[in-house]
Amino acid sequence: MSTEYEISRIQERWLPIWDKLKPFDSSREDDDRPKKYILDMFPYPSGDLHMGHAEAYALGDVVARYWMQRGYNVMHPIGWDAFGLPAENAAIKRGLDPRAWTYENIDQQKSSMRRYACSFDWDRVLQTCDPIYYRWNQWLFLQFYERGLAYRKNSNVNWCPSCQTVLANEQVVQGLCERCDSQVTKKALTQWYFKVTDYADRLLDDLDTLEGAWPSKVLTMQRNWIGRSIGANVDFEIEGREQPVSVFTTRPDTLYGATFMVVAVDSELARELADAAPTDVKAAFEDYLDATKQANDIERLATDREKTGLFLERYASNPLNGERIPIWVSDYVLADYGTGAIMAVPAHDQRDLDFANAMKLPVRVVVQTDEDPIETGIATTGDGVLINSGELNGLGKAEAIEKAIEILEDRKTGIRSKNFRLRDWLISRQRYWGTPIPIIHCEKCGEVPVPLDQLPVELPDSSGLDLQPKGTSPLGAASDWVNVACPKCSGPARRDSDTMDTFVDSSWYFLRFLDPNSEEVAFDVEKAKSWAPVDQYVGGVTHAILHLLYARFFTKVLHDMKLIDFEEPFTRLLNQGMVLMNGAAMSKSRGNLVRLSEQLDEHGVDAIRLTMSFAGPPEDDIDWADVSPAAASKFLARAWRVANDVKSAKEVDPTTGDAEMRKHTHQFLKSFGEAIEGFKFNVGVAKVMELTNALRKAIDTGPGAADPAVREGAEELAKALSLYAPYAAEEMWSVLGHEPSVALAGFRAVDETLLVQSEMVAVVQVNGKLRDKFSVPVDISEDELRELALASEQVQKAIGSSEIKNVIVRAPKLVNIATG
RNA sequence: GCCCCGAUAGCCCAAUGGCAGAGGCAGACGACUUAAAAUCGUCACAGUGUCGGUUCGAGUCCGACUCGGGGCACCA
Repeated sequence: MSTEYEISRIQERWLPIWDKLKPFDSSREDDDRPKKYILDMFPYPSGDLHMGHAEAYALGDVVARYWMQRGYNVMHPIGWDAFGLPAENAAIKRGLDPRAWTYENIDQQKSSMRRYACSFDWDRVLQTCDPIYYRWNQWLFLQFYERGLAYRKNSNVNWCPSCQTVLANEQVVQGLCERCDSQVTKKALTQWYFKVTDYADRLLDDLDTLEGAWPSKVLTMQRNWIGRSIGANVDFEIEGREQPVSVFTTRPDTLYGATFMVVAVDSELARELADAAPTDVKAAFEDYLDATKQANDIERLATDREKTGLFLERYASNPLNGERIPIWVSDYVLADYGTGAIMAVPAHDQRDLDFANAMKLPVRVVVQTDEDPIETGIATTGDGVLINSGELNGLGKAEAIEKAIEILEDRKTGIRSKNFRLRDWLISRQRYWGTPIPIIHCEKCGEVPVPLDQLPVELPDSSGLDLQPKGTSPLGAASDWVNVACPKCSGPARRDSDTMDTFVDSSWYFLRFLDPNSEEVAFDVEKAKSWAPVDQYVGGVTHAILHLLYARFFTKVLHDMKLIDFEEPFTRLLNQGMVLMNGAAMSKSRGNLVRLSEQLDEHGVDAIRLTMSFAGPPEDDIDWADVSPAAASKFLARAWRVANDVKSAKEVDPTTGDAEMRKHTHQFLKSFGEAIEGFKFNVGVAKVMELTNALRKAIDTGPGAADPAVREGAEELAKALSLYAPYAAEEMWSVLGHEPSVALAGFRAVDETLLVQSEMVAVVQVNGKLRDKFSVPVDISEDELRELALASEQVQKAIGSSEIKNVIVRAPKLVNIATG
């Protein structure tokens, strides 16, 4: 046995042993330990693991290994989010096969994860690009289709000219493509959607059930994203048009202040209204529409942008007072929100006021407040008394809203309604490396779902296909693949050649882990009952909206399909921060990239994992310039030496050991558990260091290396350290005479009797300032403590000649004397 | 512009309303050593961003502000 702690030697020693023992196997049917499902967000296989992965997986592992030590049957699976553009782009750029590129990277990441000692259950691995996985994407798509939750429509969609594909709303950030930062433009296309908006209310309301269990930041972002507005749809009669135009408003109380109507310039309605307008107006409309289409979202969304618009020379009629108001078109009204038309109340809506001022339109105040928007130029939105509003006069804002809706509903010219900022999820992509959409288009029968027994619709080989993005799916050119007989009429038909957004893959993968290789079902309903939902989800905040919202949507649909009995997929969520270098995100171009592999070679896996955990609270960013893996390494050696110094036999009875040392150990066990369960992994490390220091002292200058309490402490130290530094912990466990694996050794139960103190230090304050302290029995009475405190010389000196006004006694800890 | 989070020692960070320090880095000193490294030990350093309030007592609660980070921002 070596007397030195050597990184490389111990790492090589344990991997094969773990392979043989499979300590993280969660598949045993007869396992009667309580179950816990701990999940790390699965990675995208673009190259090898980096520092960010190292942090995320270190923290996830602490949680997983903690519950194992607590005696739980922990399912801690891993897989790969393996479809997606980078594989395809690598293929285009370097002439590689996207499939081969993906699997190569997966192999590399897998071996890095094993070396990194992740406690994954390697028998549950999945890859979303495997037909055995994505056939269930297709199956789910067809289930959604059957329920009307998957549909095709033509609309103006986000288009990334660089990726040459459509994007979901969620993938457009500040008008730029989330992936490549190109300016996103609009394009009219027929695309597949999932009807997320059907679930908008539940997606919003159920966030309340996650309060306290998810970071509030994420909850806020989701609430913002869904953006529910309550109000009314109000019908305005239009001169020269059969049908009235309905507008959505959250302020039906201000209906009397509506001095004009605005229609989104790029809406169907605007086109129709303009067509029947005078010719010169019509020509101006075309010019304005063209200009709008050229403006990108960045310009359009700029809040300080000047309002533009055009009067159509047509008129609408206010349903409450019959007033004739002009109809304008503008680009500040969105075609795809509400009905694409608004009633403009300039006095009480800033956008409308800006427009009215720009176009010299009238402003009428109907809610009286201290400020006059006509004078200030600032629209008032607060509460006030209704004026100029007929039957609403004299009411407050809230009553007026109710009354207005009542009147509208009575007259059948309006209805209570709500609107969401959330749009349906656009899922089709004109790219190769994704799940084929299982629909066949037949000239006679239209959209025909691929029969379930013909799933999966496998992706054809990429050889011979031109993957270069050109706005249509490369699959369309795979003639052998795309041309099929219609399942209904057997006539000539074509497969849908689009592939699914990869967020479809990740929306339900946590369920697939229950049964990753099943050919019969997407996941087993009974296994879902016993394992799901995920007890603890760990991942970056970058997925705060996209992935988490979609996964929540899928969960609710699957619940309604009666496949699962819960409505939220992730019971608890932990967002780890990012790893930075010198205050900035690492990148090659910045020249501040820290290579994980180099760090691991230099310091070893244990030291890097420990550094990641100890750097600070998990949700904070780690600046690699601020941390010291060398120090972590030094500490591990110190801990190892403590274990190596233990002289007692492993059979000794710890209760015969030194009481002080035992107290240290059991206090440690208690506070360590509290730290981990509160996600304070850095505090957990500090506790481990504290225990190590106590053991060092006990061995050197206390009861000595042969004391049974020292063995007890060293054993618990090894178990606790196994969360952070699995190799060193295994080595310690072995040197203490035990068989592997320490990962499953299980913490000793806390002996509460050891934590009871007979004496403790009481402090005495005078006016909140510390003046004296002395040791007292823990069960000292308030009166006794008060007397002791008042008898103190220090205290008397501090009181001096002033009068004692109040004495607060918190036995046995504290006395505070307030003087006048 | 609105909302959220943070600010504690030279640095990273702890502290159920009750002694500002758990732990670490960097630093000083000592032991061991021919010496150094490693190791072991000892020590020093802040009154908690600013102002005000509540309280017997505030890093902790409340209000305003400064700085830093994040989210939202023509969604009617």
